[in-house]
This record gives sequence, C-alpha cells and structure tokens, in this order.
Amino acid sequence: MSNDNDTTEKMTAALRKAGIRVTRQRIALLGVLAEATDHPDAVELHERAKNVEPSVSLATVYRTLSVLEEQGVVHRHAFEGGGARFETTHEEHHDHILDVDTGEVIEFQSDKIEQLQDAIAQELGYEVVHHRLELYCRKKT
Amino acid sequence: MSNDNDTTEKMTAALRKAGIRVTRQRIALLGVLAEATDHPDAVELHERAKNVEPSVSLATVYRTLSVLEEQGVVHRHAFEGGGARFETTHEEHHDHILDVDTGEVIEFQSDKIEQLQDAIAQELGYEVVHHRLELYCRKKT
DNA sequence: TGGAAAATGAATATGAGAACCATTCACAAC
DNA sequence: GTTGTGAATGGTTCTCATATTCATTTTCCA
Repeated sequence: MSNDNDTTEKMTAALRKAGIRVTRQRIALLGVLAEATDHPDAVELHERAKNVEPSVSLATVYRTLSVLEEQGVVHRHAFEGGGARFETTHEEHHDHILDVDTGEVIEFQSDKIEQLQDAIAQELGYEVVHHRLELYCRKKT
Repeated sequence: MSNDNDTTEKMTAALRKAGIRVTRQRIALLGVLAEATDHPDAVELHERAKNVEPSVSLATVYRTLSVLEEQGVVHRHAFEGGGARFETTHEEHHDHILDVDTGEVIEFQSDKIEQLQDAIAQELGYEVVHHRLELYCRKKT
C-alpha cells in the first residue's frame, strides 16, 4: 500500500499551500487517517496516533481534525449514537450504510439518488449545498 | 384546528395503553408538540410548555421526549449544528430540506428515492431498518 | 380514598468538544 | 546554520446538551 504515502503527501502539500504548519503531531494524524479503512472517531484516532507519535494530545487531535475539515482534507460524519467519525477526502463522494447490529460502515454511491435530490430541491426553489444520506440496515437472513 | 386535539388524544391514548401515566406536564408537552408546525428543540419546547403549564421543568421535557420517542409518538432529528429537534409522528414519513441560511426546515417525500435506497441495500445483502436523508440547501437566486 | 409505583423539580453528573494559556516549535529571512 | 515570531502544542478548564440522582409529589387502580 504505497498509496498511503501518496495520500499523506497530498494532504501535507494541501496544508503547506494553505500556509498551515506541518507538525510532528499532524504528520502522525495524517498517516493514521491515510491508512484507516474504517471511520474512526477522535478518541480512536488519538489512540492510533499515539502509537506513531506519543506526544499527540487529544486536544490537538480535535483541533487538527477541525483544521483538516476546513481544508477539505477530511470529512466529518455524525452518525447516530456516539461522537463524530472521520475519513479522508481522497475518495469519490459516497454515502453510507450503517449495520445496526455490528456498527460496520459500508460505502455506496448512487448517481440516480443524487439526481433525484437535485431535482427535488430544484422544484422547491433550492439548490443542494451538501447532503447526508445514511441507511441504517440489518443483514438479510 | 381541532386536529390538534385529535392528535393530542391519540397520543395520550397511546401512552395510557402502554401503562405510562398521563401527567399535567406530559399533557402540556403533548399539546405543544401537536400544534407545532416547525421542528423545535427541547429548550424551545420547554418555553412553549411553560406557557401552558408553568410547573414543567426542562428535566421533565428531556425525560418525556425520550419516553415519547420510545413509544413512537415523536421523532427525534439530529440535524447539523445544535441539539436534537422533534416532531410528532402523526404525519406520513418524509425527509427534510434544511435551509442553510435561515435554518428553516421543509419536508419532502420521494417514493423513488425510497425505492432506490431499498434496492441498494438489497443488492448488498441488507434491508433498511430506517434512514436519514437531509438536503442542506440554499434558496436559488 | 389509600397506597404503591411512577413521575416530578432541583441539583448534580456526564461526555464530546471548544477555548484558554503559558510554553514550544516550524519555518522564512538572514 | 541561527534567529525571531507567529502558529501549534499539552494540559486544564469551560461549555453545552442531555442524563441521572434523590427526596417529594402525583397518578391511578384497588
């Protein structure tokens, strides 16, 4: 997975370009984010980042996640129950299925639904800035 | 609007049937919920309920809202920014458009989207228990 | 109408996240 | 490389929404 390095470098480049300093703590957090395939919350990210760079504090994780979100580097999700969860922005846009039994998160994407959303908003005189679509599901037996 | 009374009575009936006591405070809150056309939060509901029954405390509003949610009498929504907001369950299922400038909430309903959601879940071996679809929109100029 | 169980108000606790502040660090200019 | 300075940091404290505790009151069926 040399892709993680690419991702991390793209992210640090984005920060530098915005005049945002790239610190040890931020590098650690970016690395952890790049290699995460799940959708961890701040506390979980803190745990993982500490393994790379023990000096990372939870306060910095929260602060940095906000910065990264502002910079469009990560997405913040507020799924039902529990705190915010994060993922990097380097993938295509997608929505989420949440397994209500296991908590697992599955990504999906539907152009049709997106188009319908736009059409509905349009009809009411609105345009969609962003949206949130979460399917809380149970595995079929 | 004698419909509000109907709604309130349906709700109190549901509570009694579940062996849940119908107190002065709960009647006040149910009345307020029945006549709300917006999507108020707990503090706002408390304000409104106090006008009907000054003895209602905020703690009771929170507690009762949880009870009402468990009983399927109200829906709890966690829109972006700020606390939970509530509405009675007596209407048809619908999703929400949020005006990002004014905070206004508009309801809409799309069978097509619902069907697509089911189809997507189906394809991945899931069935939808419930879902959340929110369009954060801006009025077109 | 009495009494047990449930609901209440007031106060306190909780948990995620933001803010504060004195210290440290990144990095551009020399 | 050294240095100056503003941004970033860790630790702590604060906030805000909501939950919980507990002694007292109230509902409602017997």
